Amino acid sequence: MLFFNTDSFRKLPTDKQEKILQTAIIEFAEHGFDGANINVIAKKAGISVGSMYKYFKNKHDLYMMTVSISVNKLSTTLNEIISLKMDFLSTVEKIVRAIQFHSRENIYLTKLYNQMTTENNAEFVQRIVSQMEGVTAQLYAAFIAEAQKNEDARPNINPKYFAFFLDNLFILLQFSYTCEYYKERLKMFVGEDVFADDELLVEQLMKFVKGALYLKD
Amino acid sequence: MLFFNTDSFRKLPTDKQEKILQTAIIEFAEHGFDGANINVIAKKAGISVGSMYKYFKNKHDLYMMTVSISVNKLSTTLNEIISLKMDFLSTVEKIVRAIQFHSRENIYLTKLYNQMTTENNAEFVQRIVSQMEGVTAQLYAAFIAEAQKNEDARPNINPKYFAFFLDNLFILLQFSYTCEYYKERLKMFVGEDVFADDELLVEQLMKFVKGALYLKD
DNA sequence: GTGTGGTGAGTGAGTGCTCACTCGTTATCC
DNA sequence: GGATAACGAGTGAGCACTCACTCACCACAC
Repeated sequence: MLFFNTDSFRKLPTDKQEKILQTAIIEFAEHGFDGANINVIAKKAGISVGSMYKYFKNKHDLYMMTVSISVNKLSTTLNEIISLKMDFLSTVEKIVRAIQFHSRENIYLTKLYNQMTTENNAEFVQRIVSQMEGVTAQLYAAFIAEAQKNEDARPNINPKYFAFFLDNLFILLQFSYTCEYYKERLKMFVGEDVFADDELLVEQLMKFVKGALYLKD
Repeated sequence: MLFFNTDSFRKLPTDKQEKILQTAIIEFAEHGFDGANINVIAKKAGISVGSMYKYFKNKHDLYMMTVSISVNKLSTTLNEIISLKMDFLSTVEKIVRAIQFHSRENIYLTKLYNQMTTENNAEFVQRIVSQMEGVTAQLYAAFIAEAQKNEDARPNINPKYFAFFLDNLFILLQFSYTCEYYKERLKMFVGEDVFADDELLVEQLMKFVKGALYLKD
């Protein structure tokens, strides 16, 4: 974990820390960096503005902290699944289901993640990308290369590119379950009922992915 | 086209209109709605703040106008390709190439589009979604259903879902060529060279899509 | 052609509000 | 009682938006 906060924040009881961070995550997720209001966050978290600035150097540091938390949560969930070392298809299916579950449980983490993708600060972006995708990128590609060896995947495909396309599907699926715009878009594509039938989506996405990799049914 | 501007704006010479809009698009794309500064936009566009407020009711109306322009440009490009009525695979390939070209030509339109997806205003979002995806969603699905009839696509897939997955690939590809975060992520997945070898990406993505639909090579 | 008056697009200094951040004061703990 | 933590009114910079004013332009009278 990177340190954007101060000693005094780390000395706080955990529940107070979490209250502050959770409040900040919601505010930043809903309004973006510029739109969020520190005074409001402090009030909602039940602390004074003064304390806020004892705990964090400035608004941007608080923001970085929340983004880091959010990205950490997302990538941890993913890495847990991957470390189960199941076969590739089972892993993919597990990830899709995790996205469906996680999106409902942690709306704001995902919204914040989407907010963050609009950031133009190069250095910041780079740090977050490697935290988020550093592991998965390699793992997906390795998985696909492995499948090629076992002749479960077409030999003439580039694992790195296929890993990228696969992750694209995951990311947009996640947004489609959480962010207003993408939710509307999903409804427009397949109808209002999507959100009531998780199984159908899993089934269809699995077919799509299986086909893409040329795996036998 | 929806009207967010005033009569006096529409009476302006076209080049002046375009100067103002282009400047606004860049500012909003770079800084988001809250981060953008109307006074700066006016100065860069070479008009007074007073005039700005003669042309647009307020900041939000100017924003809506720019987003509308951007979405219009994107969807027009797409619809032009689709209306060529080529076979499905050729259409997909043409779209992928158009994304590669368009992303470089119109960085700010795409960045603005990404900004817009973080919007929480339900009514606004709905209007934009239908402007953007209203046509394509149906068309992709129809294309796939057609392919099923010709036995070029697997019979047991749901065209609507597959259309959705396909468009997901397109959207993220677009962002991956323009927005800082997604650009970094693409580099992380396949390496720095991607941006120098458009053909390789086209080739790999086509294989991915072909496989997904179960089309013969 | 010259003078007069009316028009409205364009201007930018000014206004008032919002909000990131500070600091003198007060509470709490040992 | 001294040290440390928490407080929140206060500050000032920034910015969305206004409004009193300018002036180029045209119409009409003589």
